[in-house]
Amino acid sequence: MPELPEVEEVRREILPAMEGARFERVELRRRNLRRPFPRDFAARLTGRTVRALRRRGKYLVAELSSDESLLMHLGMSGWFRVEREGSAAPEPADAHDHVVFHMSSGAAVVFNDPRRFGAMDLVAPGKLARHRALGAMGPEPLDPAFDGAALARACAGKRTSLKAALLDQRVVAGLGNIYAAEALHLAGLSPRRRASTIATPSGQPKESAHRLARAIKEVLRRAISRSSKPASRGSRFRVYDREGDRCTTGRCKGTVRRFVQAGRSTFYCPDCQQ
DNA sequence: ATTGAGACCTGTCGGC
DNA sequence: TGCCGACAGGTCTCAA
Repeated sequence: MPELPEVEEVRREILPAMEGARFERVELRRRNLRRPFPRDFAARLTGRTVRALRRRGKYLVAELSSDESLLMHLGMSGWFRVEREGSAAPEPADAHDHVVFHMSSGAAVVFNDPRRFGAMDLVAPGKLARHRALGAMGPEPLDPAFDGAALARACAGKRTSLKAALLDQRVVAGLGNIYAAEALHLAGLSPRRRASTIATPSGQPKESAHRLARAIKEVLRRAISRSSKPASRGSRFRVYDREGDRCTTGRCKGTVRRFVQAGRSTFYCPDCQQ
C-alpha cells in the first residue's frame, strides 16, 4: 500500500530504533524478495552504524558507516515494525517476516511483506546517483523546487494521460495510484487528459500545472499529518475507492466513477474534473 | 524513445 | 460453508 506518505510514516516509526544504532545481527529468512538480496547482505550490514535514515520517493535510504547505502522499498504490501528485544511477550513471528535487523538500540526492526514486491539493495559509495531507480527519479514533491514549472517541464510533449504521468516516478517522486487520483481531483483535472495539456508547446506551465503541483503537495502533506493522529472514521480519501459516492467538493453534483487506466483503477468525478 | 500489457506474489472480499 | 474470480496502495520487462 505504501506511497510517499506511508513510507514517510514508516521512516519516522523506525528512526529512533535505527539512526545512530549499529546492526548487531541481521536475520534473512529468505534469499530474495522481488529480487535476490545483494551478495553478503547480512555481513555487509553487521557492525555498521546507521548515520542517517532518509526517504527518497518511495525508497528508504539508510546511510551506513561503511559509506554504503541500504535501499529499502516496500512494494505493495511491505511494512516495518519495531519490537523491543527481550520483551516479556515477544510478538509471534509471522510467515511473512522476511528480514530482522537486530539493532544496538535494543530494538528489532522487522520487515514484513506478504506479496514480496518489496526490495532491498546495497549501493556502493557515490553510486546512488547512478542507481537504476534513484538516478532517474523526479523531484521530491514536497521540496520547494517542485512547482508548476517543474511539473510542466516534465509533462511537456508527453502523449500519455495525466494520471499515467503522475505515476511515472521520473516525473515526480512518490505518488502512487491513490494520491495521483486524489491530487487530480483536488486540482479539478481529468485523469484522462493528455499530460502535455498542462504545458505550452515550449514547456511553459499553464495555470493547470500550478494548480496540480499545489494539489500534489496538499494531498501529501495532509496524508502525512493525518498519519500521526488517531485513525478517523470513514474514508480518508476524496475519490479513491469511492465509486458511486457523491463528489465531496461541494462544487458539483457529480458521482465518483471508476475506470481502468494503464491497468489500474482510476477514480474521478466526471463533473468537476476536466 | 515512449507506451501499454503482462508478470511477479499472496491475501481478501463478494457473489454464487 | 466453500469455491472462484476479481482485485489490491508498485515496479520491471518486453514488444510494438
